[in-house]
Amino acid sequence: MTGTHSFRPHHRLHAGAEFDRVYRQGRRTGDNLFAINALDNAYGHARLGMSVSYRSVGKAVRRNYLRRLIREVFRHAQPALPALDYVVTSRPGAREASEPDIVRSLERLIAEATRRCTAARPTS
RNA sequence: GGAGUUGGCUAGACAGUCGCUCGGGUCGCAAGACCCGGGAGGAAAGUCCGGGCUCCAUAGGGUAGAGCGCCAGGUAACGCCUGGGGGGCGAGAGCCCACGGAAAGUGCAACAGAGAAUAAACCGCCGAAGCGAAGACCCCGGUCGACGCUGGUAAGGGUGAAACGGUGCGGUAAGAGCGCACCGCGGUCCUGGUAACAGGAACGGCAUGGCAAACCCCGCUCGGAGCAAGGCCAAAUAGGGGAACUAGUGGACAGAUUCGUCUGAUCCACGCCGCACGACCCGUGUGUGUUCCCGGGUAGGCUGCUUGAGGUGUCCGGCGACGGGCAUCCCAGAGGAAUGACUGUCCACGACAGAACCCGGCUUAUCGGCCAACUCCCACC
Repeated sequence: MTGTHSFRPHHRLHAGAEFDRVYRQGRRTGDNLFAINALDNAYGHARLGMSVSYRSVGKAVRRNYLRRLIREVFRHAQPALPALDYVVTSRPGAREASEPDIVRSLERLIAEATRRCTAARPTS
């Protein structure tokens, strides 16, 4: 069976066009560590995209570390999430932040983004 | 034991749970599941050199430009490495050096200083020579002559990063390679060394100050771009080429021409037709050949992509860098980008830091730990 906490390629965003779609049409949430854009998708499960830039957080080791942390938080939250595309973008605050702060921030932002998207759905 | 030098190794460990990725296997139509194995670095970094590999260019030669620069080796190659020479630093082990040419030419040297490259008299030293001269002496027209001037002088002081060989003796008015000895320097010869170079001999009285990371000269090397290289497959939309079929009228234009015309979906107007304005008519707007084939090519996908100047062990050659033989191993290959997260235990409480086509170097960053060789000091036998 597929592990409920797995994170396979189909749980990620791959193409540039998918990212653009979320940036343009998605709802945006954020604090000084990260920003999350979220948008409905048609896949029946949540997907994750990450944009962790050199400009915002610095060197490669730090960027890899943040990506892994984001992915872990998403992976653990994933079974409870609706079918949305989430794109997490790093902000300069993440450069120096501690691990507990980062995890707390991400959990809060994912919940917030989910709430906003769900609430915004047309009540047809 | 302490202080130090050089070279090398290492870069938290173990267990469990949840995940990611590649390879192999089993099952499955498939999606996938399970099992086994692999999964960042010594710098993966900076992108500073050198190669491989691709594509483009290329007869040969020259110029420009760039780089390199003691000698000999090593290497695919190098600006790297090894050994050697020379110079400098250190008590020593050792460390450091862009270390070719300054009698080819041009140029530069702040401040200080008299003078900075056809040397130069500020203080000083001299008073031999020439001129002047207070004065002294005496045999009364001679001798001496402080001092001054013309001058001589590179010993000494002082300035400077650097002052036109150094030390000593002789010499001299004082001095000076003016002479001599030793040292340095120069070309010549001899000896050793593959060479850089070293040692020696007689000769030369000293010529050639420094800067070439100033221009420059000499010698050697160098085609350009880079995996977003390059190769393959290939939607949708627009556009290109061709064929068949269909279609009215007039004009323009183009081509052909026997100058009568003929041909043409090249363009324009009208018409026809489709669509929109809720339907129909008018009207308005807008669109327009149809089908098939071919080639280029975008998104996207595949490939290049990891077996290599490869690792380990051992033997042989070499002072060494390194080379050769044999055996053995396969040891990351992602792609909006894997190599992670959590829990527990332990300790010396963990630095710098993340592969992106691949190698060889250099440079820079780095908490520590370990090993070996060597040097100096102290203590003991």
